Amino acid sequence: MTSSSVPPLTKNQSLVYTALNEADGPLTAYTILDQLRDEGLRAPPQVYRSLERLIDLGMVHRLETLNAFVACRHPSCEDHTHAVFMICEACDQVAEVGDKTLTNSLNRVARGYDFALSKAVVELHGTCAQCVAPTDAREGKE
Amino acid sequence: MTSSSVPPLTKNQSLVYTALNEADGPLTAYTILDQLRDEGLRAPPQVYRSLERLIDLGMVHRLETLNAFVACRHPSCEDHTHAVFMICEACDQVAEVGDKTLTNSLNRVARGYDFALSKAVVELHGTCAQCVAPTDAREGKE
DNA sequence: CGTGTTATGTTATTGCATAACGCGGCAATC
DNA sequence: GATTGCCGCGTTATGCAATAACATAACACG
Repeated sequence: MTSSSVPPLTKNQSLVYTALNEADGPLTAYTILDQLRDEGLRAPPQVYRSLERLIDLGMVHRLETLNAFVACRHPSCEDHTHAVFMICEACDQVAEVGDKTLTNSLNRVARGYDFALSKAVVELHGTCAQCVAPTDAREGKE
Repeated sequence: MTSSSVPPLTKNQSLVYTALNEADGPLTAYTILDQLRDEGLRAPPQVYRSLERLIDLGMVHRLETLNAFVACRHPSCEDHTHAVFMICEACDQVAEVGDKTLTNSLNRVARGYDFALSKAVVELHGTCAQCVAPTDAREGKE
């Protein structure tokens, strides 16, 4: 697990990425700032600049519906502009998934309207499996 | 089924809805506020409260990636929690579409992870047909 | 060195959204 | 008719999100 595939990150970028990578959920820019104040970060631009770079590198995703950020954990995140997220509103966990059929559907819809798709934001809100069935056999499906 | 026409809206709600409906694209809450200052609106909560109600009624959608709002123009907008938007970054026009296959894909993905989907945010960014292939360049574009 | 470039630090501001308080109309009840 | 409770409304103030603008440091390279 060396940083073989990781491009050279600056100190701030490393700090921000580590914070996101070690978090168990999405973090807002200001939360990151607070966490890294001891490390020397003191103002929003330092965080936002690092985030911008990390997003460019495909190492971090921005969650539009949360105004928050997560480290990319997609097994084979080949297309960072078409990531799909499932966001549990009970535990705040975020899962990133890639689905070929879904991507195809998106592309097909866009093409049907002669729309040149450059980026797809897909964020699914709901309740994750663990939070739906926490050792409880209740059939609360809706 | 499709409710005949507009449910009883309060004055502020009507003002906000009219502003959105007559706009040729999405508006931010503060833009709406500015436009309606002459009509008596003076503070953000008045706009946000109206927007909240209009969204509940399914008459308005919030565009998460723009922090903006549009009147619902979906021909048969039966499911306001699964609307799909195509957002042209050249002309700022927004098209709302409903696609059965896409919706099915979303539901299938969610189910595959035992994820109880409550709301899907799908916002496609790119360039619309008119902006990709400008048939006539007489419009004072940009 | 001097210069260009890149990363950084800092202050201030803009933009987006909501908390919190209080008022006034209005229907239901007494 | 007065009392009460709800609801929409108006207002102030605040908090969070993001960026503009400017100044500095660190470094590569001729």
